[in-house]
Amino acid sequence: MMNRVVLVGRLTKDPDLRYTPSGVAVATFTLAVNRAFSNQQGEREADFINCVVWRKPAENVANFLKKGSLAGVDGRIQTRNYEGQDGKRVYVTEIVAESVQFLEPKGASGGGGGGRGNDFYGAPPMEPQGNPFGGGNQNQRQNSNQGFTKVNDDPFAGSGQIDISDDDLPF
Amino acid sequence: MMNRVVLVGRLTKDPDLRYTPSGVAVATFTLAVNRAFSNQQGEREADFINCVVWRKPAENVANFLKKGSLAGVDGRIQTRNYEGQDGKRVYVTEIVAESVQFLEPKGASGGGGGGRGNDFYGAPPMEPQGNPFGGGNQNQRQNSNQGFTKVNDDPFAGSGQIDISDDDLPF
Amino acid sequence: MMNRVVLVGRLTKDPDLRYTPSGVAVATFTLAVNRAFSNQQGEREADFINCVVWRKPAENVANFLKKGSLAGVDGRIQTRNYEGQDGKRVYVTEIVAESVQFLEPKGASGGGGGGRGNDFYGAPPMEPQGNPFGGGNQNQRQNSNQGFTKVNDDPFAGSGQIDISDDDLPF
Amino acid sequence: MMNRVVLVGRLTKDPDLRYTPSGVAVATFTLAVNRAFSNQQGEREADFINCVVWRKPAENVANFLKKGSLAGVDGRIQTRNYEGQDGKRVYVTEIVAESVQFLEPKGASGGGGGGRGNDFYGAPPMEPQGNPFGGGNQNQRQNSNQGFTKVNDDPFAGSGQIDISDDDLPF
DNA sequence: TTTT
DNA sequence: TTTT
Repeated sequence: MMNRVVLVGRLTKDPDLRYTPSGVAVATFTLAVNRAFSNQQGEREADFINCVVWRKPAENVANFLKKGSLAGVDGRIQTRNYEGQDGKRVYVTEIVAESVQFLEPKGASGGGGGGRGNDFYGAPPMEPQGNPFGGGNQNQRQNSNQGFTKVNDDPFAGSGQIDISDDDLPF
Repeated sequence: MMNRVVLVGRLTKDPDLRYTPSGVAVATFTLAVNRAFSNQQGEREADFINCVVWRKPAENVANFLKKGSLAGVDGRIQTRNYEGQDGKRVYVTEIVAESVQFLEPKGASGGGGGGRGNDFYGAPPMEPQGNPFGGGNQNQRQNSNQGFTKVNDDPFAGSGQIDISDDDLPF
Repeated sequence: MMNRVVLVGRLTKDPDLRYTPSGVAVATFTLAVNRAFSNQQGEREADFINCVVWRKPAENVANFLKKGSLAGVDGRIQTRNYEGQDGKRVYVTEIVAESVQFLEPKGASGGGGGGRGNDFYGAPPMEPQGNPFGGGNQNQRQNSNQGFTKVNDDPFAGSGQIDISDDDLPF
Repeated sequence: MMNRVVLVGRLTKDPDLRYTPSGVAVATFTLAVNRAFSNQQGEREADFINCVVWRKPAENVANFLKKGSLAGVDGRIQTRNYEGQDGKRVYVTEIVAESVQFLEPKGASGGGGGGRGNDFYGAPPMEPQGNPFGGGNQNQRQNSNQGFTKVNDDPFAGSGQIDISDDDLPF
């Protein structure tokens, strides 16, 4: 069995960084990858591909990438499913990034970076399974996790996650 | 922009071969790709990845692969969306296979095969856009989706498509 | 059988564009791809990977890339061998690029570019076999081709190739 | 920087398993990957691609693969160079396999296998650098390269390496 | 809606 | 719900 994906595209929005209750960082973002060919109307369409990255590289993504950033992803396709609000099963296909490469020229993205290497490695082969994009109750599991806090919105995210109801979370 | 996917896995069902009104073959199938690692319960899960292939390789897929066949796919990720029955937009992520490789040992799959080469090349960079998996009204278009005829079910599929208006189809 | 390579790196020199006697463009270049990890001395080494690209994208490469350009390559590994000057067989491993992606920001590379798409597709599945990097007599073939003229050096390359000795050429 | 290779092909010979003086397993093998197209003579050629794999998966490769086995490789391209016998620099391009997938049907390869998973993960991002294929003096170092002991030939390989100075080895 |  |  083999499962390998390589993408280069641009972030459609700022990445979304959250933490699991056990403190594992997870970032999600969508890459717009322009197609190499034009459609019948002569336009070049794009594919919009959801990506997830875990742990340290998740934090790097949040720190160094933003809407419009050019980035490369090396990872694998993951499928999962969960029960939607309406009780129907929702099927999700997304990319688990094992490394994310920052392809903007130096200094382009404000943040910093420094040094000459700028790829972020990390998705371990056993990263936590979950639904970092939200949007439903994950799988069959009943659970009482407290889930994510968006670090960009709340610099103190690591601490206070108290006001999040168990049922709102995908873990 | 780069977009490359390589998969090796097993077909979850026999492939589904159809033809567009203009006579272009398109096959769809799902690959089960076992993960390289085990989950917390010690089980090895699989990803179930939808694939589409066009033209001659579509026919090869239909002829040489069946449920359980081991196959390799080299292609790209495609996203599209359409309006669901309930009027809600449905987002789809699938693999457009540019080549499909038959990895069963010789003679394993009944059909035939012969020779030593057995990879099926094909998805052109400008293959017809559409929703070969069905399941909704494609894109913004209003249509009544009589569309495809399954060649496996109907050996005469190539002929009787006369009552399908071009406007009914997602291409 | 599957054979897929995806690279992102920087050109170590200006690309080298030549034409076969039958007028087919072929460009060669070397990509420096920094490794994701450091060696025992704490340095990040690079791999220097030879690439070949044929036809129209070869000309695009010559026109839009130069020493230091950041580029992506999607292609396959090719091996070949030829008899060296000393009569010994020389083994070569290189990448045949099917598409080359220009990843510099707009305006960065002098040349121009224009438009919004900037990937160069091309290596046909049956590109001419040869030794575009030079360095030996190709394979078993006896031949009297006049071979390449470097377009960058000689804008009139298409015409006058008369002063190139047969024995200097890899075809 | 990105560097990703995926191959499926057949071993041209039994794999070669050795151990570094510090006891790290390293296996080398060559994959024959048939091309998807035919040459002008109508023959389908193959590319012969050298692969290296480290640690546990190296031992799995030695145990489960042999000449003719169908295998998949997911890894990266590595280039290195060393001084040849004649004092000339020799350039090497090879694949460092991060995972190797055994694609033969169960029972096909004698050995065993067992269980349902059969991919071998392993090449760490910082695997020892060296010249497991032999064939020269590695890098700038002067050495007399007694190096490796082939475990298949010598079941006691793990023990008798006492007379090899650390300076003689490419690690 | 999942393969061995 | 889309990027340059």
